[in-house]
Amino acid sequence: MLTIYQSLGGRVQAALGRAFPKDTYSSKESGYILDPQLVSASKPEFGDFQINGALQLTKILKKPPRDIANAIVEELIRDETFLEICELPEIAGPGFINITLKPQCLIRELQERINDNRLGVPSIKYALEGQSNPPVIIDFSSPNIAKEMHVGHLRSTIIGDCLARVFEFRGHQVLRLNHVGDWGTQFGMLITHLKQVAPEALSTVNAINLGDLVKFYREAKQLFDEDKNFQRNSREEVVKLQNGDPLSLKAWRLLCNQSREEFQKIYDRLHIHLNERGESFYNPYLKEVIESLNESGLLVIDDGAKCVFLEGILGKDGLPLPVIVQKRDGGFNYATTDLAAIRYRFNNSPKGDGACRLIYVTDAGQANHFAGVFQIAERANWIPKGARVEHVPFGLVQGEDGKKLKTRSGETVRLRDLLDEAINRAEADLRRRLSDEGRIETEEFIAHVSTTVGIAAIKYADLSQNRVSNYQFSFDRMLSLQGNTAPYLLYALVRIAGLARKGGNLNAAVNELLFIEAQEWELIRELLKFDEVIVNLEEELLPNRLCNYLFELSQTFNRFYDQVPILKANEPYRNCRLVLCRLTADTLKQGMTLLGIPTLERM
RNA sequence: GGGGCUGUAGCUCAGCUGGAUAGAGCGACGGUUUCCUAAACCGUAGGUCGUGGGUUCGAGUCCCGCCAGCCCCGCCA
Repeated sequence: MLTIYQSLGGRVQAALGRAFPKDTYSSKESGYILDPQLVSASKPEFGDFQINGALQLTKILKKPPRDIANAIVEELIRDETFLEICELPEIAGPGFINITLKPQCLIRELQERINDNRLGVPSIKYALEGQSNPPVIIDFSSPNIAKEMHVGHLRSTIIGDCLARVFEFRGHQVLRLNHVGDWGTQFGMLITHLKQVAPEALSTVNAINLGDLVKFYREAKQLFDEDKNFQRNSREEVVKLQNGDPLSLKAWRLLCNQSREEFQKIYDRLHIHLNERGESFYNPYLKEVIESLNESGLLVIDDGAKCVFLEGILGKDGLPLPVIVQKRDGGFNYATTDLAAIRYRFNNSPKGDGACRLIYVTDAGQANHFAGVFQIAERANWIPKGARVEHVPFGLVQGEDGKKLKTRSGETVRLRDLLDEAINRAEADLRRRLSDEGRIETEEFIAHVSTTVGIAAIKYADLSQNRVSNYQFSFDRMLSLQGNTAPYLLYALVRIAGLARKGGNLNAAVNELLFIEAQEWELIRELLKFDEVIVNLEEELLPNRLCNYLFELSQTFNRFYDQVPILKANEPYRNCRLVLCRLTADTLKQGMTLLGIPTLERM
């Protein structure tokens, strides 16, 4: 309904101007435009849209709100274009104006949707003919080499993928960057330790598995904390690596490759595509960061370390908080890498990506870090005019006890175990239902359905929550067949596929769309909201808004399906209803696709 | 000490730029199936929106104080 909303907005604004020409004129002079406040109706009984402005304008216009509302309405009903799309407006309460769209208008809109594979969602316009848009960069997932992916990577990976899909659908060029932790002191530790206990791992492909690597990593960390000699050796090892020692580099590459393969298994299961560009990629640009900061006068040497002091952010002592960009020993740290990354991503090719928008999907705990880094980038003039850089934070994954999610033995939960368990539980549910209903299905079917449902449940549970707050992980809730869950949405689609199997032609050509039931109109109105939801998502970056919409659409559809006969209806109603079913299926499928969730025909 | 996030029904959570009587789902209680998958639908009960002020025609939403929980705060990422 975006286009309707926009054209209606113009009509209403014009009506307000005609009703109060003097005030509109004088307020234009003062740079202030009278706002009629046209918004979607807050409740179905108020129609499709409402004008709230009359209440607020009392002060400027010095008239009671109902008089203002009356004046606006009088002008509106003189507008033929308005009357073509809307019923007569109604004034309600203290001065709200309720607007209901005419059925023909909704039908026309519906007709357009049916023939539009974008379902009404506008595609962004390219700046120049033949030129591609500057990319939007989404930085997400970012596991660490030599560690297994765990529950802490879940949200970033799922939310980041969803946002990337939305931007792609809107027509942006998207760069999905996996900023893996592939550099730094941990490699010194690990290589030093492996040299002693498992030297073959440093020279032979796949000599040890990732599980062992994780064990070795843990041991190395402990040695590093306890043993001075080990610490010194590790530091030397890092220096060797950073200086490009061939043996060290070879070992490092082996370790990275091995981790990469493991990560890829998880990404494949989740149907997530990423471009790996780890921290090490920015090594050649670290020095330039320091130089550039020095040139712009931001660099300060404090206690031997090179820092930038932040504005407006104070440390414990009440003094401005420093961000260390080069350590006393000459080493760089993560802030430097992040700064180099921002610089590179905004820079133009060949030494950059030429991005217009930069999005970081990481946990909320890094908010301070990013605020600092963004401030430095801003002050160093690395962010081009009109470009945006945003941190998209999310809360912790908690167990049902409200604490950080752990295994029974108190360890972090591995992602693959989490996926396995969801799938196993989905399979058990499915088998129980099959036996209850006396259905017989192939093992292939069972495997496919359980995998799809299990993964969908995990993704949907995460995405359907407002990402800012912490999120309580519960297999029972996410796999539940009722409520705002993946299985509920998938089931709505299965019902529609069922209609097609029972002889309903979802693609029947219909000359004239004809609807007579309230449930049909509810469904139509819900379907027409899709474009607005997607466009808002691009701005607000809150996937739960899309989930909410899809859930409401499913509910509205289920009510329609339950209360209105479809296959048993007479023509022309039968075909018209099938058209609604088809558009519902298309919308649900597109919505789920944007969430990164594949759908099913039967389950 | 400074900063960030959170606090809404018994539980898990929505609530977009301030708008009409604060909404879902689960759980509880009650109902619906000769009919397209009942994995559904319909109904009932359940609230001092942490708390105290302020801003205004109007506040869950904006501002200030306080309380509680979680997270971050110079050489880890």
